[in-house]
Amino acid sequence: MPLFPDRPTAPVRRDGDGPLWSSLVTQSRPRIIPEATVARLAVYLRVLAGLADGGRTHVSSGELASAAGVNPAGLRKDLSHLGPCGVRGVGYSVAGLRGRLTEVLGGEQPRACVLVGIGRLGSALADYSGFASRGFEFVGLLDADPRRVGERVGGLSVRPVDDLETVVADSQASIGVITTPADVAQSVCDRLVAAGVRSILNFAPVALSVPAGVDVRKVDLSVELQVLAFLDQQRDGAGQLPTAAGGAR
Amino acid sequence: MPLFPDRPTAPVRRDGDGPLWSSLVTQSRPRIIPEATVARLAVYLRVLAGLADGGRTHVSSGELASAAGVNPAGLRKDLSHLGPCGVRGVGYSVAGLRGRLTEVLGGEQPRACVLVGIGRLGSALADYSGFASRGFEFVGLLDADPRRVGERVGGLSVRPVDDLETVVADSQASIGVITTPADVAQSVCDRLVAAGVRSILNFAPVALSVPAGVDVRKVDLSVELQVLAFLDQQRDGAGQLPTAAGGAR
DNA sequence: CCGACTTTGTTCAGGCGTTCACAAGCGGCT
DNA sequence: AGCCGCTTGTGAACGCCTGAACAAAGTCGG
Repeated sequence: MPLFPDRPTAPVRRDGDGPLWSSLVTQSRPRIIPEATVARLAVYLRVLAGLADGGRTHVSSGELASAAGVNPAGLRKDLSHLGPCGVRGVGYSVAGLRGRLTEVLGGEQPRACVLVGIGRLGSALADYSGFASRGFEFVGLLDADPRRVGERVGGLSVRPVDDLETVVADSQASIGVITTPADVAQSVCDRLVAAGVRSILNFAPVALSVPAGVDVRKVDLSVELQVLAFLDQQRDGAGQLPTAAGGAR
Repeated sequence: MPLFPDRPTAPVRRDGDGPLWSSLVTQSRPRIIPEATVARLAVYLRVLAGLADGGRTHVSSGELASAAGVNPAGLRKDLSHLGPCGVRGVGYSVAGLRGRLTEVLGGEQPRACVLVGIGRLGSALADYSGFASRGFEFVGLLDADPRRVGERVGGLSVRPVDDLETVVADSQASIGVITTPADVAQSVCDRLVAAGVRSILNFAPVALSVPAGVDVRKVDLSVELQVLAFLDQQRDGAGQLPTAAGGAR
């Protein structure tokens, strides 16, 4: 039972038992990948996609790190969790590393997602092309408001929230996205979990309670703005020297 | 120059020089508040607002922590950065703590925000009531698409992106929100910074480069989904015992 | 007025993540 | 074929953040 679930820090257990990499290059099984590293791997994957589109065949850790906004040494350490995937003196093969990351992150096969709460934010997510291109497919859009039911959003038509269990069962959806008002988020979450969903992305401003074995990630837009406001106030109240503060590259 | 800007970990310098709390209760100046703590303080503030609406006058750390989804000890530690604001044996005054948090987080006076990129996500943010109620006011909605200019979203009409400098200067906006496509995000960011914006919330899937003294927070929706996909795959590939994995409450 | 219970605030220890610095390995050039 | 330079991968140290236990303090009851 993590005590600060908002900012997950616990490392992640993976299967595999070998103290060393599997002798076969494919199907090697690292044992633990920190969750912070996983998030960055997803960023590297996107950068690599852009590089591949540009016709690049090789990248150095420095260049990749610069594009991703991280430290080169940190990038190499992140990649070391996947086993050796670069060539010393040369760099990383764009195609090779891209494939390896896709494999590790589970992007080989498309994952079915259901989205509950088709307000403006929900509509925006349903329509976001960045998901489909990364192997995520929305198979159900649900809303409690009868006026929204039947609307077509991003190629799907909105269904009543009562169909939740049916949709999840039929599509074998493994990821649920909650963009409902806060007061109904927990009940929606409970129904998703009961229906078999084990990964939930929550945009509602509440802390969801889920049983063990279910993962929740929370995106809280108000919190992001408020952190910025705090930093703002801090700057205003502190010394007026802009050179003293450290900033991102 | 933080090397892993995505998950900020560096503590935050505040002004003030006294080794102890200021003798006056008001205007006390803690010296350092970790950024992770600031993010949680915003969550506590929201929970307190709900409690106040419910008519509650006092809360214990345990109850507040439960509602926020964190450990009671951690919550008390977070609050200790603000100086003593509870009563031993009783708990925290809802109104008092709420006021203190509002003060520390800079919510006393409304902050002007400009939003660039009025697509579906931008429209959703412009219309989100959760911002206005927390002291954030959008004073400018900008888009490069002439067809969107003039649209009314959330009480404002969309203006051409060429007005960016004018809008920022007139409104003295301190926060900029970028919801543009990735390829123009950096140029929009540069213009915002040049116009005087020092805090940026970036939804575009790129690492923005900003000079020192400017803070950037990034929200990457694809990354969130991909982390969930990884956890999913991990569960599927690993042992089938759901009791073995630890889950959030 | 005194005692005991409740709850805060603080201190200590542990774990994780980040960072730096060095050795190992590979390609290209002479 | 041998040497040089470049890049990866790894090992160790540092620091922050998290988690739990203890003491201080205030209130309620007798």
